[in-house]
Amino acid sequence: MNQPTFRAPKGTFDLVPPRGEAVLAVRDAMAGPVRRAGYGYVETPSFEETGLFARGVGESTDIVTKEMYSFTTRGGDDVSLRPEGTAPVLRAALENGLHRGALPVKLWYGGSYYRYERPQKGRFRHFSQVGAEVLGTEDPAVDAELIVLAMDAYRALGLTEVRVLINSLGSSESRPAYRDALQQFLRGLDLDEDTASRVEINPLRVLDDKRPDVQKALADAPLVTDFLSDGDRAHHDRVRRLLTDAGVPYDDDPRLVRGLDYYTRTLFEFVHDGLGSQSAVGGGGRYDGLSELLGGPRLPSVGWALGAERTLLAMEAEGLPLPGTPGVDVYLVPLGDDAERHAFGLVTELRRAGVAADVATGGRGLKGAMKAADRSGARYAVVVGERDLADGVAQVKDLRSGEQEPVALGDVRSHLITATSS
RNA sequence: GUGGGUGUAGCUCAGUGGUAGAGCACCUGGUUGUGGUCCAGGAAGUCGCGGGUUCAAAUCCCGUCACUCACCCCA
Repeated sequence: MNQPTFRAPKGTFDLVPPRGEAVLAVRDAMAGPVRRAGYGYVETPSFEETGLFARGVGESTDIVTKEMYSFTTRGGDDVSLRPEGTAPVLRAALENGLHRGALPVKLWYGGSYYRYERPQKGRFRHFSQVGAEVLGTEDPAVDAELIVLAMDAYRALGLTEVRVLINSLGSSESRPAYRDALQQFLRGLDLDEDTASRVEINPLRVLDDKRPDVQKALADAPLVTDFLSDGDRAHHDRVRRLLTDAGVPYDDDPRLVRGLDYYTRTLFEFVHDGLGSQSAVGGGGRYDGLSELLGGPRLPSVGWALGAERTLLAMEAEGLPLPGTPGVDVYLVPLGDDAERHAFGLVTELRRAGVAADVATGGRGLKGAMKAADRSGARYAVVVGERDLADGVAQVKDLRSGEQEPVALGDVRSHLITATSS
């Protein structure tokens, strides 16, 4: 085997057909519901000032402490490839004054994200996601709306085994009391060094530990839900009520926390069991304080991000066919030099008329070209040989039935447009 | 960062010291102008890389790299 000199960097991957089209289709499907809901499209740079993430995502998070692709530019700026989308989108909204217009501002976006982690199934250093954010309202209806829209996207892809986990972390008023109670409880446990230090820095995230012994020790840990203020509880109940009204089932998970510091109140995660050890295909929550952290006005907001590749893995786990396979409807098979010229003109005409068409090239024999026609998935093969040209016709063959008929050269285009449009 | 597994043909893999294999895919022919089935043939591999043991290494030993799965954490 001749080994190529270069390979995709560790933890990255190439998307090649047919998976390339599949991921494209997944992203489209994930964007469909939010677009139909009137969300506007926003695009931000793939990298930002490192400080945006450090401050927005949280200095103590794993993402910021060890997972960012950070570098210094020639000009001396400290920048990082974006590890997530919410902070950049909020930054862009503030910078462009979107929050000065009508509220709420509803936005969606997509693109590549980067985290320097050890790769494993469903986890890469480069991945893509589609996100949506609703800025500038505390109304629990938008929390519920986002969850419903995400579930609609999964359903549109044929997924039936995506579950929603939901929790409330409480607002800035109710969270400190819980944090103290949890911290006190955790200090009483016998934990390894890393975890013990996490107890001091960000005790909520200890709840996220998946190690069985740790989970066992957490069995009697105090729950956020017991510390919610009346307002938080009302908000949370309203979100859950609206989900039920929309026919979206959910699982209450009082242990659900997420690794980003900016979340407040509503928190949710879309999980699937077909992804190996990873289970989240998407997730999000409310971040009422992030705008102020970034130097903006108070702008209570909520959003989510859905992972494209993980969603595709989930689809494969459910045995769903790859979406978005392209293929053509018509395949031209020219024989001889003159025929190749005619076929080139014809395939151009067909494509311009909106018919998906391809043509055999490289002067392969009839048999080989027919084989290529078969593999292309086309319904119709059009054989154009010297004899046909002399007769002023092309042979149009229905590859499904095997029937073939001569069609006058001048009529081939309209014949095929009609045939493929039915 | 830590631990396990795997590196042999384009793909999936068999091959435990003695001439490098299968299935699928690909190409050609059987059909001087017809695909999907079938038949025959063909092309394709420094057995990840380096070193060692041996008359002899894909196979045993050492090292190394890559991939992969898992932990922490997340899309």
